[in-house]
Amino acid sequence: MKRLIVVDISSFIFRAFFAIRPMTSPKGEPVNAVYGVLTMLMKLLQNYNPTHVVLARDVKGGSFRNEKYPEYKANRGEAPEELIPQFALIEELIQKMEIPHLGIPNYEADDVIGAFVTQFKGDFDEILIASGDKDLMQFIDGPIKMLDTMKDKIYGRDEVKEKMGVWPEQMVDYLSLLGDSSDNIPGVKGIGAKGASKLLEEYQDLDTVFKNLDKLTNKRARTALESYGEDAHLSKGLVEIVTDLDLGYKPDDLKYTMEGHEGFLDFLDELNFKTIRAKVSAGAGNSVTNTKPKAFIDYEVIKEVKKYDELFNSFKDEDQLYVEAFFTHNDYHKLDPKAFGIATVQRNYIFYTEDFDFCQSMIALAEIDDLLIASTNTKVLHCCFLKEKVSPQVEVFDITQAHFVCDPEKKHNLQSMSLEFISENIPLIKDLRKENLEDIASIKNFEFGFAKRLYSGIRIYPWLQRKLKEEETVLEIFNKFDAPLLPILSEMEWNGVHLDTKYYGELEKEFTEITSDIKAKVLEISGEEVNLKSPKQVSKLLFEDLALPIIKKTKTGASTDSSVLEALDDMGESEIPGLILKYREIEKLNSTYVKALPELVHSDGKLHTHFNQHVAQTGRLSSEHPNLQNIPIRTDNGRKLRKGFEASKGNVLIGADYSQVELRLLAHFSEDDVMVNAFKADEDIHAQTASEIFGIPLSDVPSEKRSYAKAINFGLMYGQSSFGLANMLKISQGEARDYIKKYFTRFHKVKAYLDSLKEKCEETGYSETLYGRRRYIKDINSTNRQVKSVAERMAINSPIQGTAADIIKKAMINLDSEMKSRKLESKMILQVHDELIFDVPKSEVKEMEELIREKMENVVSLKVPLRVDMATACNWYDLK
DNA sequence: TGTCTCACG
DNA sequence: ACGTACGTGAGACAA
Repeated sequence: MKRLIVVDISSFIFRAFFAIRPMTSPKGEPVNAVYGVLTMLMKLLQNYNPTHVVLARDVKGGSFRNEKYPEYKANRGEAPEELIPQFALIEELIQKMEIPHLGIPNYEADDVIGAFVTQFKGDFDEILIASGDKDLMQFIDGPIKMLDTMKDKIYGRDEVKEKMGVWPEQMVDYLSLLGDSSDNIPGVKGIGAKGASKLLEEYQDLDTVFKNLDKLTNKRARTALESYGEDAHLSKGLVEIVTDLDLGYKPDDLKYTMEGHEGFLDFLDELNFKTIRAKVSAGAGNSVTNTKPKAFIDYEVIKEVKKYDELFNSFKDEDQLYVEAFFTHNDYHKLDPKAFGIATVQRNYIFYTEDFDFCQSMIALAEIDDLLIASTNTKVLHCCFLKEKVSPQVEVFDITQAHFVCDPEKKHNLQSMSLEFISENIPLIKDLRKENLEDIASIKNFEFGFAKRLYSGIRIYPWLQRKLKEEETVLEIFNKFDAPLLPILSEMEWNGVHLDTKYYGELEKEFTEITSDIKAKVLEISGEEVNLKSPKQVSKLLFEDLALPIIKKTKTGASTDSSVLEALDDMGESEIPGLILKYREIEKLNSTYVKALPELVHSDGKLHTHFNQHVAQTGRLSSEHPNLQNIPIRTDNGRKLRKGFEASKGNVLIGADYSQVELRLLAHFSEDDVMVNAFKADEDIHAQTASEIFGIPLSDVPSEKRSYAKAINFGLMYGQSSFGLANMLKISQGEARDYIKKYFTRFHKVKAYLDSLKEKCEETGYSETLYGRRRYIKDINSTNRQVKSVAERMAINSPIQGTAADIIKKAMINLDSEMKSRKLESKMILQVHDELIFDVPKSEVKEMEELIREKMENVVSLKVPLRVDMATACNWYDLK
């Protein structure tokens, strides 16, 4: 990320002089403006982390504008007496800080700024103009934005239009009409801000306004323009900014960091700026580029109780902190980090848990009033609160989640965010885990790396808060969906789910016996020792030794996946493909689930998964360590694994799943009458589809035709081709093409809707859900046909899958809040995309069943009803 | 580490 | 002529 800030230093000087109370240096000179300019610059460097900086200034002796119009800025008096000696000091300050700066005789700071931003536009990801001058708004476009340092507000095109009523490119004409009393620019007498923006709204620019004078309905404006038209043109000449100046700088000449300016600290001492000096030596200011890592980041390891108490007391004066726990494993539910860190903007603190308790410390922070705690994983904080059974009303901010909602496609670890926002390269947690904390030298490496993370964390947080606010819908997704769901997910993870490990032990025996039998049989038939888990060896056995036909290829060779094995098995040439299929099925169940899951059971007899909300590009949850969203159900052998997932003692499980949400959403979005009515009438949608496509009465649809229709219904939501459908249904491509054609004739609005999704994405570059969750699809306008089709399928699928994800998230939030306010003992324990599972005391079953249905079905009102199927049982297997 | 395979919605 | 259904996580192999 290359970010240039162009500072209108002249305006900084005047603003600083009037804003800061008088103060004098040890020598007795007035220095309030110097102090003010310095703090403003430091704040700018710190808060906006530019990689490049340049100061633009006016040069004594006026500008070409005075020759054009002698009254220009004539209403400005002399600079105040107290300010005059400070110009030289500020000049010296800039020299000592070694900030690139430029003033050009006969031109003003505005011209220099205009020249920099227009000439360097293509060289930076972002250019911020730090100035209060409205005139400079004319340059706002794309990467160029304006920064009002007083209000900490950044203006892009939309903000300009909102504030001024005109677009940036109309700014010059606008000011020419309006005039500017502070610069003594006349403008057109009789036309004010409202009038000027109204005229430009209608006629775009000044020339067109004058060409259409006779059409103006507003008499007063017309007379004003007729009598003072000349003034408008004169004003335009003054307002227009010269951009073709010879700057004598190349973009990278403007690289800047606060570090390593020899005379700077001495200069601060001369003026007796003690607090600033302390900040500067603690490493305040902007950071360096990632090519040159920061030499030293200050941190402190807290060991003494007294220090700890003092520090936590001092945190009461902070507005925000960044916290991070350092675990050597994935199971943060155990809440046993080796160390944790807390950062303020000034300093980074590291604590070892052999000295201080992690959860107690977090709770101490959470009890501070008006404090915001930022972290890359706030679920850890929520777990602390759950462990200690406290529910503090602290505000927590999940940096990772915020970054995700802004652009799901990016990487969301602290390292990437740090590079993106403050150009600081920092280690990943994974890297820190490599350091051996028993070894003194490695400990220093760990601490230094950890401190870097803390340093970045506290600085990244304000960037994300700003970025979130750039798009209203993005902010809303964060505030209404993802952020409130995080504590709920923590609680689900914390609650966990019981696993019967004894039963899994028995299954393992049973399965292992089956696989070794198959292995023996293959050996007997083929006469060779083959590792059936190795695709390469299986491939050799099948296609070389047995000389069976190659049906499908992978990047590296012949495919041996299940569809291939099934085809080979159907040929009846050899028993082996069938045996491998069976082997694969059982081996998969055994290794991925039966053997693995009991290893992950905690001492409470439960599995505690981790639900992620920042992984799936569509906004769905994902589950890992272990993944409890892919527990087998499709085969009888697999389904048996669900018997091990049990309700707590004396409780039952309630499972509730949305029936056909995605198809219902398709009906809602497309407003296709046939489909909408089918759902309204609560008909079997696949049978209804079959009846429509094949032209047979609903009651006569054979099961084969129904399953065809089902495949089409699903396939089209992913943008499946006739080839894919043919493959799926084992029919000819021609037949498949025919079905799809019939489908779209019958459901023509569906076709129109799917096309509109593509078009919208092509225009905007993103697809979005019902609630405005965005997914940027960068390849949507690719010229490579293949790449483009992949992007198009994403553009079709994401709004549907994503809206379904948003809906169940909202339902979970609503359910949780109602369960809490009713003080129910029941617990939500799992979410599997369209299904929720609860652990419920028998006494609450009836109430919960009603509540779940009510909250899930009424979470949103669509053109079709949402329906929930529900079941109650003692284990997950029986929940059917 | 990348690839293949396969479990789920 | 080309490839061909979206979104995940995990285990095993091979280099």
